[in-house]
Amino acid sequence: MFFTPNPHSGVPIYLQLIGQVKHAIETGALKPGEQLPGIRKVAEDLVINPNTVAKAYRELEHAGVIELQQGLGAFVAENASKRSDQIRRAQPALRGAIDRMVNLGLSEEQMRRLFESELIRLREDAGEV
Amino acid sequence: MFFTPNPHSGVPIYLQLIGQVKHAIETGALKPGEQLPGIRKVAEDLVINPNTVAKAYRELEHAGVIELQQGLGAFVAENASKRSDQIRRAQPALRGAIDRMVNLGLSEEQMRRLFESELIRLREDAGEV
Amino acid sequence: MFFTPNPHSGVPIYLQLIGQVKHAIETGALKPGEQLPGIRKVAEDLVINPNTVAKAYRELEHAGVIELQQGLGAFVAENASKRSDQIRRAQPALRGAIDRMVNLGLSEEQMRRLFESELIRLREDAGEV
Amino acid sequence: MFFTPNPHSGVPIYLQLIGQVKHAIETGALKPGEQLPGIRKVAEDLVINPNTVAKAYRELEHAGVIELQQGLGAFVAENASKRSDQIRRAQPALRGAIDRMVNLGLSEEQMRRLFESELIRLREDAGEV
DNA sequence: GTGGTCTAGACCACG
DNA sequence: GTGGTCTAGACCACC
Repeated sequence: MFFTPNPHSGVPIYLQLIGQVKHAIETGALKPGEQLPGIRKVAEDLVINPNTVAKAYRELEHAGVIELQQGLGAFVAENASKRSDQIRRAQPALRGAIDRMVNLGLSEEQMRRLFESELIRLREDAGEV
Repeated sequence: MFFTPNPHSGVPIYLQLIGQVKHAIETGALKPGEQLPGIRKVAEDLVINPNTVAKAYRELEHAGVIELQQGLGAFVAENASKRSDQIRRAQPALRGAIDRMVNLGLSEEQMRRLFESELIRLREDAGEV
Repeated sequence: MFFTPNPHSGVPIYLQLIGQVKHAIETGALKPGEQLPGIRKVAEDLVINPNTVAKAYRELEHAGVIELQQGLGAFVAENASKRSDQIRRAQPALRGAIDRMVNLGLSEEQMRRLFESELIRLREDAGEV
Repeated sequence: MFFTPNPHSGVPIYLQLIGQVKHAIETGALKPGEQLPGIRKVAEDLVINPNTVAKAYRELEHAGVIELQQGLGAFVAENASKRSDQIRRAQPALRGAIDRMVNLGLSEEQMRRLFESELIRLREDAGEV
């Protein structure tokens, strides 16, 4: 399956879907021109309301990331490719850190909190320079 | 300052405050019995509404993390949490990964998306076992 | 109408609403799975602020008594409560006592004070055993 | 001891104290001219703030129920005697009903909810006449 | 339509 | 001073 939103993260589902599509494109998992799964199919698979999926697709179209073609489906925009090899190069480091956290027994929530606190530190460091 | 919610992250502010208090306790930055800053003070510092802070505090209380005492203030519960040295031990690894991502030029959004996608992979790996 | 809070009793309105929902469930007037009236409807009927109703519903949810579902409404939790036939069996006796007090000309306040003083005696009797 | 406020009933403590003094006078347990326990003593016994007791006494004085005499203490007002034999006559009936509820295993909370719901029914019956 | 979040601001209860 | 309750009203998320 393609999408895996987390209903307990506090982030609205449609925003999670948007993030996941963007991420898939950034990493090359989705290529320009490629077709996205249909709204109804996604909604059924995830047991959520089709409107929620539709809203995510609409915003993605509005952001120029995908193109919605009446009756045909949704496709990754040709010029959407902010695909970044940097991200794929960064992945191993992050995966290593996550493995470390998992081995230390941290819960997903704790990992997320630690991650966010480090991002905050980043912002503060940047601000102080 | 103590709290640093991000109003644009899509996560409700009060949930961010909750996460930050929990994280502060988990890392030992806040110790059992210690007093939290008053509702009005936090609200002023962050330029948000006192009700929003109050909501976070109230949910923390009902989660057993803090204790609210009329006329006295908010205090970290004595049995609040298994403050986790694991988290502090995990911190360097995560910080290293974030440094790597920053050096590769990733935006905060991209880092967050990558992080979430790795958490999803975790869940899937766990589910498949 | 469903709810009848008394704004002059000194007890916060939202606590009165909570008590009335619990009581309705305990007596079987509200059954598991049944939908509660919407927040706005209750607020309009009682001429109180929707936030006050929302607060009552939210606390009922976190007490496991009802379930709030985004976009759908509020429902009595399936495992909400041991609906208690005992309560219905107790009702006639209490009603008789209240009739007696009314006939003797007691005010509602006096009845409430007498009732509370008897509960105190109960607690003391229990404590002394 | 004289006062037994219940901190979990939702009713402010000072209101409970007021109610208990009034009730004691109504039933003759406190007679006109009789001295009430001192503010500090009550506060110590109940482990509450003296201000809370002082507030209760102040409101009772304002209501003409007691008289505060500087340096001497608080005394039941001579003309306070709304003492009502009706209340004492009503007591057995109520006590019987409460015994019945206790025997049926009702909790104090459930009894209070049932009592309040019957009072509501009273109000409604009166209104409809 | 539902509930959820947030704001602005008044007033109360309690220490 | 602290937290607690309530109001009025805007806007968002989801079905």
